[in-house]
Amino acid sequence: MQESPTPRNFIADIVATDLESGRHKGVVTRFPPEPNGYLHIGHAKSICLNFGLARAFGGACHLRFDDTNPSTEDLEYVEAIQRDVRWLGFDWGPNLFFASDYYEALYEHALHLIRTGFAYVCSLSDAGVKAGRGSVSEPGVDSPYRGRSVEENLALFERMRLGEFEDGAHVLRAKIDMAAANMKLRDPAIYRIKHAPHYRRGKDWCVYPLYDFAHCLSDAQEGITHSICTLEFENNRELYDWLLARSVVDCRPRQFEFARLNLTHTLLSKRKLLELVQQGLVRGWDDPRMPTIAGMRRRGYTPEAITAFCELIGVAKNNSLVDLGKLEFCLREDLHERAPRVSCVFYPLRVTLTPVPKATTLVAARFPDRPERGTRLVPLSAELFIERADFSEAPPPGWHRLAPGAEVRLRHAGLLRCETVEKDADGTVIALACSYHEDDGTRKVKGTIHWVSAAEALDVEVRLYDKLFGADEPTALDPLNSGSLEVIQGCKIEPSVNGTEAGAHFQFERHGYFVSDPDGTPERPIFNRTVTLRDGFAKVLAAAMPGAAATPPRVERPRTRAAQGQAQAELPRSIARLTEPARGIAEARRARGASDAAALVFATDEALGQLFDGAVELGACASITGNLAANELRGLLGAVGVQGLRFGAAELAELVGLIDEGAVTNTTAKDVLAHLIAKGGSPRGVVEALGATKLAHGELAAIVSEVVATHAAEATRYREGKTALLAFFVGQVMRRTKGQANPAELEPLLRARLVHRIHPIEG
RNA sequence: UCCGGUGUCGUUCAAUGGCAGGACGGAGGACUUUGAAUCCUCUAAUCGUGGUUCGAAUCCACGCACCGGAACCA
Repeated sequence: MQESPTPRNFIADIVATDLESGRHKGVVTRFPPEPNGYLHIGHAKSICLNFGLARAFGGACHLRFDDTNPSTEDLEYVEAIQRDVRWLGFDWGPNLFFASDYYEALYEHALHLIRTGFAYVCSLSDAGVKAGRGSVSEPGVDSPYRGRSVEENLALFERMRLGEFEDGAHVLRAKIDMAAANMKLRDPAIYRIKHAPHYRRGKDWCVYPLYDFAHCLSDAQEGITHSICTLEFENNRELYDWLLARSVVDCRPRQFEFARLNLTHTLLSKRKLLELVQQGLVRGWDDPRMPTIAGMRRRGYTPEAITAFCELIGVAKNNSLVDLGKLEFCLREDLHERAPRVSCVFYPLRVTLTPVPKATTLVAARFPDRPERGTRLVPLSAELFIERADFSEAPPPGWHRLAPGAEVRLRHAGLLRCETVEKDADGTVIALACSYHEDDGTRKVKGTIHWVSAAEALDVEVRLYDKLFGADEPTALDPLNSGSLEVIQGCKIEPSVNGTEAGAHFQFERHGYFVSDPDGTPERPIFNRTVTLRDGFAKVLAAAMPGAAATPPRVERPRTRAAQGQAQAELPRSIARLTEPARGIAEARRARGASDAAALVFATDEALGQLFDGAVELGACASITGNLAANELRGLLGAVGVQGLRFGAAELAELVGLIDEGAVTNTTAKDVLAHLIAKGGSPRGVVEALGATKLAHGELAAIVSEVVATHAAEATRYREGKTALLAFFVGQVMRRTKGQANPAELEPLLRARLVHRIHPIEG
């Protein structure tokens, strides 16, 4: 197994930054499944991310069961999930946790929230709560129970726990804001009454915490540093932070979201997969057609293939739909190294050889391109089976296989020519009589076919699997692919596989990768097709014969990034569109000398506008000030906001003055701005401290020469015509001079220096 | 409609103001006792419009498209 490299994705970057800055001493992540179903390939992505991060940064990843809903959870799932995570190659060590072990502590946290006035018992019905929540565009209304006293809430919550009420009679709600734009903050329920036995806690409890409440506190309890979840929880983050801020906890985990996996032709929803199982549409959670880890394992996937896939697809916040072909690529890549080759004929056609081959046993490599990895014995005789599909009486153009009078190579054996074709009364080919020659290496034969010796061949069952859904993006409503399972009895396989235990991988040459299924026995194995080999001939065939589309035409999904954006507003028009007072303000600042774009910004950001006004009144050039404030300053501001600024109009005016008189470059000005925001001070002072006045011409020329000399290869490519590299050189010089080079001087200088070399001194 | 998020080759992920790059796919070729594998070559993208800047995928503005959010599920 290869060493896992440090993952490169935006979350790994955050972790690395947090470690460097000392924000955290170590990383602790967690994989938090709810034990209400089996893990699938989408979970594998999350497992690889969480455990991979811990592994890469020398931290820990906890396995925590988020079991807060007794009515859907089960021990069977707990066991299956542990089995699957372990099989994928990850180890949680001693860090196995259950939210259900935290019920007591969680209850205390709830009491604390009530005592501090941040939670109340609401006695509205389910429907009543819903009605009061409002809608995405309308605020909700306060529950009539929102004003209950702490004492009353405490007493009621205690009685809830004691089991004095029916399910749904009361619910504990966080007291936040019924008008919040984020609906997750409209007094969410955090505890509900549920008279249901829990698979681990039995009848200990009849109130259970809800996800948002239990999750953040469980994270804090375990000292999680980075709580990584999928995009649909983005709106929950505010609630996550709200709850932790009001609870007594030792640490403050932060939540980060990434895009969950979507795979073409694959259903990745635990709920819908459960339906397939319950309706008997598949054989179970581990049906080899299922995208569950258990199903994939039985199908013949390897942990290495799955983790390589997760590495390949990366981690981002982009909603994406990954082509199933990528998974298959990783699978084939791994199996190519792992699966010894054997010969298996699915639909046998009898062939008799004359003369009878002299050799009765051949020695064939298990891995033909890696002979050192061993051999197997293959019997040879005058009676063989070959694949029916490898013979054609009327071969299409480009056919390399057997046909009347044609010659092919028998894999590992000699050459074969079809002499006569034997048919039954219906005209079906039932046998072939062929002449046999040892291979003297003089003849070039295009095709090679696989075969087995008839007498020694084993009869086996082979199960061919295909996609469960034909649709690119299936929903549960889509019909199952009727050809997703094909069972072939009476396949003929070489005897070397006798004694194979379940779970052994093979490549059936020219067919694909197969794995022995637990339904079989060592004496009578059953094989599942894991994945076919890439089939170049199928493409040739499809191209040659238009009607026979081997691959169905790809359905284009509606392009998300489709560029039909028009109706763009020109700036003056945007100003015109503003409300009357705002337009007046914008116009006034435009009149004062701000550009259209800047004026528009100042119309919506009054604080920034006033900063602009102040600087201009102090005599700063209006256009420079406007652009600097609206474009550069605004970008640097971030969460600080104009109010939080450590400098005012005077400093801005001073900086603009420096630009205006040519003392500093624009790049430097931006650096100064960043400096002022972070530390305050005066522009002149910062410029001095940075030593950032514009470079003298002589100095610049020297640096240009140096840069060109140290990048000789790029200079050559530039002279050869890659003129885009001029930007590269400008960049190098700018970097070297920390942005103090005068751009107006730099470019001609650089151009001259670069060309100069091509015509070395003429005289 | 409100809030949050996302837009880069056909797909997926990079580029953290300085040469738009990798992988998968596709096309072509070499090699081949698996029409496999391997090797080589090619293909092809910054959602739109303005602005700032010597320089913009990246910063600013205005738009557009798509995804998520109104469970006593997670």
